[in-house]
Amino acid sequence: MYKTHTCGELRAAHIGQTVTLAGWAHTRRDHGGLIFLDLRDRDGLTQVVANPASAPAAHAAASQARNEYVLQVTGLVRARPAGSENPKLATGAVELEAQAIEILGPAKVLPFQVNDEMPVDESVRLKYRYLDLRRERLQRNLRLRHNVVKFMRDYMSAHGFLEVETPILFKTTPEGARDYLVPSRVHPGAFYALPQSPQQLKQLLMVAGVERYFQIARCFRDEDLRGDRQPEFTQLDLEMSFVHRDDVLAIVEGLYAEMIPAVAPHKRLAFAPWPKLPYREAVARYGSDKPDLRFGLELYDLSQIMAGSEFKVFQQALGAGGVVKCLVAPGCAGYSRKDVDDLTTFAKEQGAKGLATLALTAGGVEGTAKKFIRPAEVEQIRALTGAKEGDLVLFVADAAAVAHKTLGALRLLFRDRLNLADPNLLAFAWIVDFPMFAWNVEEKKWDAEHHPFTMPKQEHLALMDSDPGAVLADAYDMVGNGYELASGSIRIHRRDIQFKIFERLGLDEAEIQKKFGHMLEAFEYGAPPHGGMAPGVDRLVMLLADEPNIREVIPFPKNQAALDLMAQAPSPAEPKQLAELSIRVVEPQPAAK
RNA sequence: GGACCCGUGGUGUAGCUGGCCCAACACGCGGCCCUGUCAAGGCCGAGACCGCGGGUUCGAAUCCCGUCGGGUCCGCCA
Repeated sequence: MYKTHTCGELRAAHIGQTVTLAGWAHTRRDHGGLIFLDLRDRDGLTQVVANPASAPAAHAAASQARNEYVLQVTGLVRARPAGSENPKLATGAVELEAQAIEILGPAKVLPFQVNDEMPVDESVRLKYRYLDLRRERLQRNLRLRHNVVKFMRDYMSAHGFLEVETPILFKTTPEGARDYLVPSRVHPGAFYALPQSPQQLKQLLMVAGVERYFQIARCFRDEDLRGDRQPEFTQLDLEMSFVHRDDVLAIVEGLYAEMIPAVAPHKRLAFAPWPKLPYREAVARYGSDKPDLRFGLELYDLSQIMAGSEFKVFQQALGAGGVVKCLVAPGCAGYSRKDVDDLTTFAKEQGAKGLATLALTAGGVEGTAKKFIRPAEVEQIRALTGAKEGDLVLFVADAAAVAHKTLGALRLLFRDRLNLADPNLLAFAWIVDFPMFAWNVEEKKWDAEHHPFTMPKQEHLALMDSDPGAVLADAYDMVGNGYELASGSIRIHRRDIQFKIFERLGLDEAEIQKKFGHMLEAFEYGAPPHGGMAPGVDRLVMLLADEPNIREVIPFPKNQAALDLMAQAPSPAEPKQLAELSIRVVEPQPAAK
């Protein structure tokens, strides 16, 4: 070993010992005579003193050293002179009087400072990710992530789950996200797919009698990136046999209830037990299937009150089978024309045709809807929503889905603008009773809302043919602070039901056999009832670390264009590689102007 | 595929309603001085022609167009 102790370890008790430390020169203070070096390793900082009188060679090396040089220092641990202790350092009572300093690795001038937390352009951080990772912020996030994953492993093991690895090279799935494909050299023209999740494999592990499985599983989806989405991400994938929905939820709820205090003690859980919100209720009240429940600001349905409205915009929406809904922005009655215009622009970006407003002021009502809403209606709105003087009521009249999406987005906008959500609160909840199917307008067919292996609610099985849109599934999401943090379901374990679902999704028998024959066949050999879920690791760590995006908790993330700016991946393949894979690249045609 | 925002020395910013900017400040970097600092200090110095290309103008970092790079969001994400 190059070191006898870590840089975070030395205390008064070590005084008098000769030790060797190794690490990075965090900062250097050259007094002309004495040179102070703060030596950093993963565990902390230790002050090294080089004295030209007592150790000229060590002092000479310290003179050469610059920030981020890798050094090995041997010396005597001694108490700092009285009054010069540093209470900000864990090792601040002592210092290392250098007897020998060896430069193990010199460093060029850095593209950005490692020893401070100044913000740096993210593309520079990503290019030099190995330097960024040295900094406090990402070190802390790496450690937190380790603690989270370690806790998950321990908890799952303690609850009888077996960690099982599943293949990364597997089979493409016809539905869902775009697959990453891996060409087969041995079978020209054939491709593996990287798993979007180990869904089928974990179900087959249930058929295999594993009963309780988990895996810290990497998942791959070739879709566009967002602040909370990377093309590869990590889930705590789990599956259980002989369980009902609430058995699965209890395991996961228990995990978080125990883990949060252990790994992120500054966070408080808003609910115990967690509420279970039906999907429809979540969407109706919060305009989202992943509501942020740290604050109220609910949506209200004014369709009844406005049924006889003379406001044409409302009439049209209601006449077309839509809704009139509203949100009350507290204390925003003083918004200027421009403020309201900006909100309207925002609403239109979300898909709404427009936004009507009503400001409740001391002098009466103001706003774009003023002329069209009768005093009696205003009173009814106040009674329903609790809106009071000084508030701004925002109306969206549209198809229900559009109204919910728009008001849901406005709700989050006001959350941020008015600081309505406590950052140290974790409002975890379950969203349950998702629809089984969603109508695909473009392709004029039913898609699986969750995935095709989800068990419809027993009492809805009969509706599969007559009214697919009404079929609810035994599917559930875990949400927290506006993020979807986990998703799962009770699965189909009967061949007949599974086959029927595939048919309902528009697959013919030949396709079903080709794509899912292995699943159907497995269910014919004694498949236990089973279900599971998959909590996302990245988003959770992001929340616990108070980070604004997922890249901060992934050591080597890709940027928005799915590029690795450090390694410059992806990159073109060599002709020889392509030839081996029987692949020819067709350059994309430049788009015609 | 679309909308919006950003792009000034190594880093972070200022300047950006055009001329006082051959660009300022802080950190970093180099040299000298300094034996108790820990955001060490003092003095001196180097470093950007303002992402790139074109245009408007007597004159552009500052206005316009295009392009490249980065970000946020919509679509997409069973």
